Amino acid sequence: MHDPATIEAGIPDDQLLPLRVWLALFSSVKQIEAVVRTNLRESFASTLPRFDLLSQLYRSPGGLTMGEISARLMVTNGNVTGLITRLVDEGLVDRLQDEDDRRVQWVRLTPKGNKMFSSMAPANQTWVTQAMAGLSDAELRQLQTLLGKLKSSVAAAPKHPRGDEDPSAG
Amino acid sequence: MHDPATIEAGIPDDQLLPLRVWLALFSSVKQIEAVVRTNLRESFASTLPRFDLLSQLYRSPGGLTMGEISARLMVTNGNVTGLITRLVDEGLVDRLQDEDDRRVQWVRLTPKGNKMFSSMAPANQTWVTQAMAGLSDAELRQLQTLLGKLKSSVAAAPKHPRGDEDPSAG
DNA sequence: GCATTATATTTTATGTATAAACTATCTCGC
DNA sequence: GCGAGATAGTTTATACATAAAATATAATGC
Repeated sequence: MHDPATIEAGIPDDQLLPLRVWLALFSSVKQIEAVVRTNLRESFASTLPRFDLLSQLYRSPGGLTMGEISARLMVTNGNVTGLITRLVDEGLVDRLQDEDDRRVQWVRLTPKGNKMFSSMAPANQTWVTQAMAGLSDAELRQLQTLLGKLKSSVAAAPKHPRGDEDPSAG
Repeated sequence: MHDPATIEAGIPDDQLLPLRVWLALFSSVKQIEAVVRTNLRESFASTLPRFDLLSQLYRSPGGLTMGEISARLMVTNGNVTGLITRLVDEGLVDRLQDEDDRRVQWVRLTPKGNKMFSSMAPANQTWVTQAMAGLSDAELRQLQTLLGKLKSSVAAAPKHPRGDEDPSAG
């Protein structure tokens, strides 16, 4: 039961639950990501970041600014610049300047990009559904509820907590 | 309630639960990752992949082979080569050849690496615990159970499912 | 023994990601 | 108007990640 990587690091066993849940979360996501990534590559010669980006644009027919994309994908601005550049090269999206604010870039799906996402989305849904087929609807809803609470919890947590305190003391 | 990115892609609303759970999982992990990454950088001038690698080595005092590290971190061999090279440069790990099989590289923590991980582990545990402070122990255990089921489910799913079928038909 | 095959790791080319510095533009207060 | 700061995005340097090809060694079958 005791985890050698934490015993010697001085972490009592009864404090390990959040850490264990975090590791389980992390590996679940990596596992599913691997499935989706492999399938996206084999079926569409595409990638997960590209798919996520197309997905965001798909649900925003009016387009999105670079900053809004960055916020929604939870990645840096510079990352979005690179992703968009590649997608523009592939003809899946186009960019246009804002009329009023010349700092702002609007990004939209091209018809080709729209068609591309429309064919990817059902496939992606199938892969994810099959990966989660071992969970009942009730379990999925339970998971959804818990993840909702987790999201609030993380948002409420201090951004730069001191890492040298005993978490059991709080 | 209806999600425009799926309605138009022809996905009925009652089939969206797994997809929604997947998105919630994905964003939860990214959220927590961001916290941990920021803190690792600010407190230890380090990164999450380095920390995960040190953690694996810490709990294997006899060392690990490159392949075993790759399997445990769920990343490619080539990725591990690069990570280890950087950690060797920093003096946190060392490599040695297997006596019997000259293809095999054994990797172990140096005393410096051991000390480094020992100081990082409690801090990491604090950050994660604080991020999850909004969930009760009962909820964390519930989450742990569900993630265990999810892991089995993903492992049991076909690796290369056809993505062009209606998942409601299965 | 020797060719074949399998295994362990590295290399190569490319894509994705960050943080920090930088450029350009806008807004606000005066 | 104008200067100070804020905001949007890009660039730079570097790290992390993949897939595929290459290298080196080991194990197997004959």
